[in-house]
Amino acid sequence: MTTYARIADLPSLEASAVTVRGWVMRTRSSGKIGFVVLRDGSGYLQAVILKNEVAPELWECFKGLTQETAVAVTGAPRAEPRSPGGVELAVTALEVLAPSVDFPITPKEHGTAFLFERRHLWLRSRRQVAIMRVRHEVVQAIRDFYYARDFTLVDTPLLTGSIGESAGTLFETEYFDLGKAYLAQTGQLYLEAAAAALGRVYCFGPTFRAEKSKTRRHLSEFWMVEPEVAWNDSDANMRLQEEFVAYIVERCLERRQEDLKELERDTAPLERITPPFPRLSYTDAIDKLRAAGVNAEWGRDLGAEDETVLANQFDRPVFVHDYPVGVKAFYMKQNPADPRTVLNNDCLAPEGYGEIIGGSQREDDHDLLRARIHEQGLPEEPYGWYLDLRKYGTFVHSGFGLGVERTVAWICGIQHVREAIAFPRMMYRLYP
RNA sequence: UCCGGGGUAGCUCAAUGGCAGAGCAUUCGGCUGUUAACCGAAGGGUUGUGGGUUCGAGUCCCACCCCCGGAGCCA
Repeated sequence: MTTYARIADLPSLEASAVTVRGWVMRTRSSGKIGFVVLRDGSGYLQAVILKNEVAPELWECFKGLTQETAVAVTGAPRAEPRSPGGVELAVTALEVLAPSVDFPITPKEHGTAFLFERRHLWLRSRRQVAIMRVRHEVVQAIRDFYYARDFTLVDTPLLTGSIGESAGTLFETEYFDLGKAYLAQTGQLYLEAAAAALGRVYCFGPTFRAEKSKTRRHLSEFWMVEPEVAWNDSDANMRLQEEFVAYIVERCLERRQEDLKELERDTAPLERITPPFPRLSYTDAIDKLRAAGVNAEWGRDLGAEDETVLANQFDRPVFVHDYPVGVKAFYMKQNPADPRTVLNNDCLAPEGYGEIIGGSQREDDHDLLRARIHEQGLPEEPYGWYLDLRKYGTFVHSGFGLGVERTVAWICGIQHVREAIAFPRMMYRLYP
């Protein structure tokens, strides 16, 4: 009877002969000894074939193996320090389950365009597998964090009417007889409604921005987790953020060491990610930038380079809060202590990764909010239900959005968010 | 959208306006502990597309297409 095993389970198996099914990564041979490196999704395994100890057909079969051939190898697992992974299989039987001819992604270097055109195959590489595992951990950490704190997950719509952050960057589609629908840029406005029902809520899903962005930090479709909390002010909002970010990083350090090692991520900077995070008002940030020789003007939004200059002054994420009214969204609450500013914050990751969170206390005064909608030239009608929330027991509340791909890219130490999602959607890439 | 860089073998890249090249991959041969194995040999080209200058264009000029990096915007 055949005992099938996953590679990850081999070290704890007592069996004298097991069969592993997987794909050939590469083969090496030294005349009378052959090596096959296999992957099966659970791990990597070196199998050894000795020409003089197996049937000639088996040796011929080994010589015919090509990259990504699906195989079943049978043999005795044993500890072997010379083998990558520490375990080795001495092969007694080898079966080709499905051939693979001219696999395009070779062990040598490729350009990013070539690789992204073959993203469906590139995913099989060790590095991409490690990134996907870290992403998986980040996602699970997010869910566990909010579950443990009694937040309720509320799924917000992806198809929306004309509502969101700014009108110029929406993906548009026909919606029956009701005219245009738009792909959601955020679930926040809906979550504010849910917060009045459940207190602590969050949504987690894909969001869409039709911005013609071509940078390492932008995707057309990205995943965002957005908590919204009744009775939290801006200060409590930032405390939640620092706990949250520190938890995600800690979980990855705790459970994904192997993957971070595969990615050659120096984990020392991640070990330092513990609350509290430093806080800097926008006004102080402008002063700091000027002190650093940057030409910064109060009232203008911070650029990517400004953020990097600021973030580089700290060894953990930094909050920049209370931006000028003019550069921020209509729903952010005006700062009672300084009406020129709003009670918002960005969270900038260190090591040049920049903004991973944008959050704010929400404007809870009906008339002020309505005035802001008009100020920004937005039509009032689609926001009618949103204004309603300020008519029926309006309440102090705050929330934020964390970009999953940016967070994963930072934790993995990779240069571009497009590798932080299995099938990235970018301005110039819709396939595969 | 703007600024910059690029497009030559399956891949990554060379080539002063003058014979189209290398490494890897592939195929064949050799090798009993390989770690992106190594050694030897062979096959492999409409130089992104269309025009132009020139005795001669991968190289210079014009247009277009595509890719990469950055900016703005944002998570």
